[in-house]
Amino acid sequence: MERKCSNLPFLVLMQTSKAVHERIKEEMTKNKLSITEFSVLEVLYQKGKQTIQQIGNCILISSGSMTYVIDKLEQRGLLSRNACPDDRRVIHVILTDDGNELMEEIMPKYRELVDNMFDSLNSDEAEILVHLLKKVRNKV
Amino acid sequence: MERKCSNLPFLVLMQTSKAVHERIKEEMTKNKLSITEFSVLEVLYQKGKQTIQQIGNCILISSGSMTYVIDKLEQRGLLSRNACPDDRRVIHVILTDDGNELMEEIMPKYRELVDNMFDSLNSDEAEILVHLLKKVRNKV
DNA sequence: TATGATTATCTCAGATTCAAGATAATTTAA
DNA sequence: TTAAATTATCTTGAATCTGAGATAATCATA
Repeated sequence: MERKCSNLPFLVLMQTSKAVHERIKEEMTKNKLSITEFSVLEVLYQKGKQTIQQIGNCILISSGSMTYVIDKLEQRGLLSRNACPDDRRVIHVILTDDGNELMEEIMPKYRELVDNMFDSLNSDEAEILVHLLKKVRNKV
Repeated sequence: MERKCSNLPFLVLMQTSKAVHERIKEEMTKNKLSITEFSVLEVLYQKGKQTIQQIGNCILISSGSMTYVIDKLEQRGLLSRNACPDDRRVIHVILTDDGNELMEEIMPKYRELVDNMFDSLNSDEAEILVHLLKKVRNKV
């Protein structure tokens, strides 16, 4: 009765993504940021002004958590809330100069870290991996 | 200046694993279990009696969290703590009959769910996926 | 226009996590 | 034998997350 693992691709997928996640978490700890905080800053850095909800949709966390994390980052002066003149329910969020400066410093290191983790794959392999993962993702 | 995504394999890996994780979480909610709780029960179901630390090593959570989750499951009568006669620092944990019964019910559905999520891959593709993911995992 | 539905954000309580430290038992080695 | 190191578990406190519900604004439509 073989039962070491019922589904190897599943196991390895979860192990790998967890390892990658941990590695990034560790790196971000150096910048005194949680992954959630970094994700918010990254969205703002790459897309510019966003509403709270837009950010939440990008990084898939609840509205309660969004308020919390935006509060934290605002307290640290890395971003600012700005009322939207067209729709008073909406709050726009943008990076402050400090926030932008921090991201200018962090992003190259972050990109390098990510690239390093995947550079054991040549471009064909990377393409195949993406293809296979998308097949799985689309089925889930 | 293309910056939609600096590293596609990374992005798709994280999206896919997150989707899989969410799907399982959703399924386990039906059984009133968190993924952590399920993971503990799964280890016990598959391996039988384990120490708290052995379980923690399997599912990679801290000792503080282990105490918490074992407490919860013990309160619900799904597992029991048993002092180890040889080493009084150690506590063995085993499923109760109720816990075992629950797992007998859950596991087939769980295995089916996981298999379904991956059945868009044929066996060659599954093998390639595992190979490529392992390459990444080993580099991280 | 009035009203009911929807939307965006916030608040709050409860759950879960981790890290650090406490406790207690065991092992090691002088 | 005994002191020091190690190991296993638990306790505590801080941080973070979610979900439910509150608030307030806007939209849709009769």
